[in-house]
Amino acid sequence: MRLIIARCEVRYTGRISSRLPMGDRLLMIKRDGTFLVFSDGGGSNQKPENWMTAPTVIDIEGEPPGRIEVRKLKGEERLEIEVDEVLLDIEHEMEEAASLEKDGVERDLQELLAEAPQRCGEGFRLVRREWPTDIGPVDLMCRDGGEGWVAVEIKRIGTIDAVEQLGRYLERIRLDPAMRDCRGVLAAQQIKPQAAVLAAARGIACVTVDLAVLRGEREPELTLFA
Amino acid sequence: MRLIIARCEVRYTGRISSRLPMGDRLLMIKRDGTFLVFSDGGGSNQKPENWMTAPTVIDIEGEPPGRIEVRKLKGEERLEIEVDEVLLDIEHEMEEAASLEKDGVERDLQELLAEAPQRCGEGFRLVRREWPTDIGPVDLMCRDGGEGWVAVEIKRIGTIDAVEQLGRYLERIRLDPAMRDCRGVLAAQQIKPQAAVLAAARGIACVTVDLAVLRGEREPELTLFA
DNA sequence: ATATACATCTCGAGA
DNA sequence: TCTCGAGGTGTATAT
Repeated sequence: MRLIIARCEVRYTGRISSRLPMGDRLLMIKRDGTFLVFSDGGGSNQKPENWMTAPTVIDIEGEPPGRIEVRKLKGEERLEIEVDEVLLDIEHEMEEAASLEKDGVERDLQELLAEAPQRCGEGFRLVRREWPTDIGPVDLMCRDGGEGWVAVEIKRIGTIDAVEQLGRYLERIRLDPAMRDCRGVLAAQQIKPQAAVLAAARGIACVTVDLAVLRGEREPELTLFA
Repeated sequence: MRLIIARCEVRYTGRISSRLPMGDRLLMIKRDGTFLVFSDGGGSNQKPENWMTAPTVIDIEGEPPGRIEVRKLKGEERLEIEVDEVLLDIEHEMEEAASLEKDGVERDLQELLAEAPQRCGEGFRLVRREWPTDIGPVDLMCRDGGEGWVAVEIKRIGTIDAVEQLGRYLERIRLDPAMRDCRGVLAAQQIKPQAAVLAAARGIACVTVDLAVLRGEREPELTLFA
């Protein structure tokens, strides 16, 4: 990885156009050709001001660098960097390292609810995970206490988009006469108020679930109707 | 800005839990307290493996650092870094720099189309930008060549979500008896094929627009029906 | 290559 | 503070 701190100006053309005025920036060049430009403050914090993901062609003119051009290998995107002064320029060999292990993402929720579908509704039994429709898979397809079908959409956070997504699935599922009365349930760790309103209007039920409870690490609390 | 390259292990708890196994990483600490952890390759390229945005409390134990703890000032989020070996540790004073200037974002499209609503449809006249509905503003509200109303949704890229969004607006707008026949137009620089299909099914028209043409920098080409 | 959906999305505007 | 929508979203997965 090469790290350059320089007084420079950056121009990007491609999906949009942009100019980053002359100023101190950190340029990060990764082994695979990924190129990132950071400020210390200014506009964004966590995001680079400019970037180009690999695969790229990086052209560094001069020593110390006076001009840097980064082009996407395929496509019309381009970064042009005019360097006024190089304040630091180091290259450090970093070993390939193991990648990030996550826990608690939507996938984990889906696996836990597939094991305990009754958390989505009284008497629910799982028919199948990733039930296919022609516009994508429904997270869980269940039967309710009786013979009724229920499509369950699982999210970490339940938003308006999640309600719309489930709505689109239900539209398709109900085209099958046998599933004309299929119900919809949105299960999430947190349901946004506007999503709850839209869900109610669409006749979709909302259920909040808790990761720790699903894992049996904590007792389910009485549902609070706030 | 402080840059540390170290062999370390990172644990995050908060919105999810994660572990980044022991390996070489770049730690970036910004003036405002933003904290970023990068790998050189491995999993993600452009995104940090771990991060915490300001405001934070950063606790660096030992010299050279042996353990680093980053907590969000408000909230339950925490990064814990076990440092095995510090390979580089530099601090560089970077001046506050001007922020990024963008051109060609959705806002620019909206301004240009507000000036030239006829680009959205024959004879269109602008009634108002950001026409309010109870679920958010419609980009442009126009009259067509006659007395008909037209709601225009503007996007850089027209996706299925854009069609759904305009559909929701139209649903609300048409509740007003005076606007019961309001039409919908999706105007974008590029319309995804699936979005065009859904738009057709919803009775929403699609128009592709060109930034350079809107600015008069280029002649409009004959519409191609590909 | 395209489409689809998730993300510790981030970030900014507005109420 | 919260909510909503845009983003050069990035990223992974399936087709």
